[in-house]
Amino acid sequence: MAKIKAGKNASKKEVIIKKAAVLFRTKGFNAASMRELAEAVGVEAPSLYNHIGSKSELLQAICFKVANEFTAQLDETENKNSGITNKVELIVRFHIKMMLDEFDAVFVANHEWKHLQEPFLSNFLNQRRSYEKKLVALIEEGIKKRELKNINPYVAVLTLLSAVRGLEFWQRHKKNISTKVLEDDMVNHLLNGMIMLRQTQQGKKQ
Amino acid sequence: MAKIKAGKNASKKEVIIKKAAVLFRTKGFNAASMRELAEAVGVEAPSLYNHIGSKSELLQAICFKVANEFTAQLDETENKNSGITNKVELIVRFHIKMMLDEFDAVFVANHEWKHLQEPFLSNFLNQRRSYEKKLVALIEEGIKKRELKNINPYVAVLTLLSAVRGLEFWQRHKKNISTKVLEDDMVNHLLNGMIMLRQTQQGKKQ
DNA sequence: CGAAAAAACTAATAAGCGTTAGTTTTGTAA
DNA sequence: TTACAAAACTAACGCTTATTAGTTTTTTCG
Repeated sequence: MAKIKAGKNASKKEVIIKKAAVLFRTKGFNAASMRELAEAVGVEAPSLYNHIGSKSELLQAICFKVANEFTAQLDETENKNSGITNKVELIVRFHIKMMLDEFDAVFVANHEWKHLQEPFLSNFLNQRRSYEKKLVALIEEGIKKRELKNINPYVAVLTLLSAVRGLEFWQRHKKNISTKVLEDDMVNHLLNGMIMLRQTQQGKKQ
Repeated sequence: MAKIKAGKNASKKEVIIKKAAVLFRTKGFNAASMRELAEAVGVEAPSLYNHIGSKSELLQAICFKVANEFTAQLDETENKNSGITNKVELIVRFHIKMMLDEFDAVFVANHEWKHLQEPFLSNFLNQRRSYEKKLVALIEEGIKKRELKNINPYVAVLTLLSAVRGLEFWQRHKKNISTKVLEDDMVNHLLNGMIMLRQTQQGKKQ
């Protein structure tokens, strides 16, 4: 007992979850079979069950890891002592970073959550709703303080979140543009559309 | 022979496709079964095959109908005799309109296309790539003519398309805000972020 | 009405799925 | 080396899937 797992510093379970994220992203949760996953891991399908409980459990692990990271970052940002514009920028940049760094997992959380089983499905949706509400409140505060234009805060949040989510299409153009250009251009495009006046923040990378 | 189909002016096949779009959107292509679809249509599963060729064919019909509508509108707009800013606005407004009017089909085309079989999969992706290229060219022309800011045109297109696509989340807030407010706020948010100077176009609805 | 076509039905097929059972191999530690 | 646990294997189960075959009902039209 007290056995040290797998060659590197990742347990076998973590390896399986990572491979599952790639597979679920490329083929979709339902179309991805445990036999395929097993092949990617380098093992026969039933052997997976020595490390995991079920296929569903894999989806849960992926979705909630992502959800928790976003929630934690938002809470942290909310408690920062800075202007609303700056907070919104930090949040947008974090979304972009997550999209680029943990692409598979974020993609799966965005697209395959509907295949979660209860009660995980409800938990996930509640968590997401709560996230959006906090973001709307932030925009509302910005409008009240005259930092942001008098736009509908729901529409603003919808626009922001959707635009960064769209980075999933980024892979195709990856070679042509640097990550920094992408991030700055997108942040500026989105924030210029909503703030009252904007000094460029190009040089001050997070 | 020469038989007039189904009670209304929609053929039974069209009814099946419409119900399929709803089902594919809510459950995903793979998770949606022909038995469920049959129940929604009010018939036993094998009876569907008197009207359609296969489940795949349904997905094809949905995806290409949407793709063709977008392509047609873009071609029409390109040939208009007006400024780039105006053209971009027309395109954005068309995307919003499609999202609101043909929600199920657009959603399926956006999310379930990967389950198309070859050669339809390649056709679909080529068509989408071509659409994006035309849009990039339009933005580039706008930059050249000093109508638009000197942003990266790929990023701009990515941001625009992703933001309007995000309207799929709109259903949740539908009751709170009118479609007109949504459309104008989003158009202004997105265009204000990219144009050089902008007179408000609030009153001039398409 | 009577004939022909359209569209429904029941029954069944083959294939693929996630998962379990039972067994064998591998790795660790005394 | 021996003993035990972890993790691999093979085989198989029960279930669901899209689809086909064959038959019966419904609808259409001269």
